Amino acid sequence: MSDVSEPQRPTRNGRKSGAATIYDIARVAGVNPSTVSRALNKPGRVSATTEARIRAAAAELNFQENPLARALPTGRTNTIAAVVADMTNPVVFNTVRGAENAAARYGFTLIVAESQESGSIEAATADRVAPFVDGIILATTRLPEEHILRLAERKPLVMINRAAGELVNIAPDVTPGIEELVEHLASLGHRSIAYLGGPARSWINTRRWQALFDAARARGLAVFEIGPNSPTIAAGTLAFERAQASGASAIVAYNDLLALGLIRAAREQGASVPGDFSVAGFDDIFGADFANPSLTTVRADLLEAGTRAVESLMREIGVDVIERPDAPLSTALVVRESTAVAPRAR
Amino acid sequence: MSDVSEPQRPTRNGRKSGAATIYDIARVAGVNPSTVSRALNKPGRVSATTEARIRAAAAELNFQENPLARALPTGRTNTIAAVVADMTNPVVFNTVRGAENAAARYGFTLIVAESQESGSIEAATADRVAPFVDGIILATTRLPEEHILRLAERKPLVMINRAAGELVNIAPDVTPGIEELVEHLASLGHRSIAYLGGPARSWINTRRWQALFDAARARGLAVFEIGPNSPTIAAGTLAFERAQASGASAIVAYNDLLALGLIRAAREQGASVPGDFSVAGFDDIFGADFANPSLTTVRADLLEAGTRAVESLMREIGVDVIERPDAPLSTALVVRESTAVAPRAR
DNA sequence: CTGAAAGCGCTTACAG
DNA sequence: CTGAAAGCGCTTACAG
Repeated sequence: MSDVSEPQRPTRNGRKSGAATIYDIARVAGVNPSTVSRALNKPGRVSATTEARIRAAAAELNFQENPLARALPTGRTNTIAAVVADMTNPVVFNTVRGAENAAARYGFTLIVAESQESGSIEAATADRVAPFVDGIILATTRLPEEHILRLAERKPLVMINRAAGELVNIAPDVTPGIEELVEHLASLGHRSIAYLGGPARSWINTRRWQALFDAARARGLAVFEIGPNSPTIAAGTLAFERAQASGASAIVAYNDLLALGLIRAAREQGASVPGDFSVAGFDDIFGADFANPSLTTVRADLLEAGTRAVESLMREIGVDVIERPDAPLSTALVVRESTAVAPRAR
Repeated sequence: MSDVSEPQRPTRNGRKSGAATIYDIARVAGVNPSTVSRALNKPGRVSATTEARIRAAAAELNFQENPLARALPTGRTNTIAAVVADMTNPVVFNTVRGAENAAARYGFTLIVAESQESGSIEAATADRVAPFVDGIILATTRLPEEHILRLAERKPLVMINRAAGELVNIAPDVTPGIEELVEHLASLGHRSIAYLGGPARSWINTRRWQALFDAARARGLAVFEIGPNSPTIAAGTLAFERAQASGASAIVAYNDLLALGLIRAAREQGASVPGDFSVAGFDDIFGADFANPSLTTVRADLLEAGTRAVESLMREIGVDVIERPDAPLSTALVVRESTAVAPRAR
């Protein structure tokens, strides 16, 4: 009778608990705690009958294993983090989506840590989540290279759209999409392209500008950069005058947000897109298709990028990765209303 | 000489480490590990001079405290989780933003765990992150009530836009925004409103329909529901025929996505919005302002909702909350192009 | 103010 | 196949 009404043992974790531990299971099943641990995690290392007894006890006690406690001796939490600067950025969340699904396939949980604001907060956030996870994905990060390298010393780390040292960088090849875009513009009669640049220190901005430059030169089109600009609608609005003053008949923006801002300002100023000039962006964000006019843009398979980031991390962590055909990660043009035949004269 | 070149000690956490522990600091500083712990975390409990010595040693060794190890005895990780069904949902990410900032203010890190797909995956995700955090925010969750209550037994939990049992539910009051909307439509001559309903089991859908119903009745307008529908653009497209067939001159959709889908289908079918009928949504999502036509919508202060969710959690966790004036969490109408004078006859 | 000890809930060599 | 012990890196009563 004395053992029956186990006193509500006060507890420290969280507020409520009395959560069962493997010791409770061991007592109920009449075995050693180490046997419980093995029964629950090492299939086949324990006799079928005791395993059954242990599982029964675990179920009865509604046992929930404590991954924090397990992480201490093993050094593994089966969790990975995506550290991002801006969750609302469609590039980011499609990537995260892909990463999430891939992580689940390997029995890992993906957690997302955002940190808008400044790079210093992003750094702090990364540092704070690092201890909890087995690996880190940095998606379009603004972190200084030095900090990234330091982080990578602590945990396996892969980046998306950003190069640093020898670290893995999953980056869709921008060239095919940009070639298509320039070809498209040239065929519409455009002879001069202005590139509305993104953030100065952005790795991907440099890649885009470089590829655009090369593609335009190869076709004998004039090309120049207007920038740097923040990657936002507001910045696009602000850049309108400079874009118009440039005399280019086609404006390629660093991303869709800038392009949308530009279009908004054009409409407010009474200019017509694509009547007066054509506009294109990058990323094919949510809204690009129902904008007015809808936006021509270069898009990448970000789900796949996220998936690959996880696979790369799994390899570093030491998890067996299901090998897949290694098609190049590419980009492609999506033609919509914002690009059209160049006006006769300007 | 023998102590100098500490061998690269192989380690288990993550892949690389040799990370210093408080024992290393203790050795270097010539004190007991418990003193190190106190020096680093309990200001004033250790003499200034030993504290200085300890901090110097910590710095020298580049000590990074291990929050996992700390969590075991304390039961606290200073981390909270936002479990969401869809990160791309603007309602969700604005809420998360608010929560994030608030959490930072209290020295907590917010992690986001998404789980698109089915409710069962969402449940699994919630269960997986629960052990790592001190509290959970469920934003517009699809989880069955039973599961939510079970989760709440394990950790402090607050919800946003969803009621379950006695749990805290942070939900902006939809009434003011809806009253404004109905007033607006009535003043434009609309006599009949169709509500394009959201998901059948959505708590917030019920709230919106109820408030719309009441507001319309109070003004003598006809009102009826068409639904249920998924809260997506695609579903809005599919609902167009039913909406048109209903003969209503104003369609209020459960959310902006549905409204945008409806508008898209209307355009494809050659119908005019707002010429043939007016359309309004809820949430004021990204894109609502540059859609074609731009969308009239009812919006709430979601940043504030996120902030309050965190404050509520902090109270439950036992953290002192900075009290603020407790203004009601409200909603308001944003008038744009998609609503206009009702057509004469239909 | 500081030390020595016990404990948080697990895992994993080491024996047998 | 299973048990007993040690250890993961911290914290916190308990003494002194």
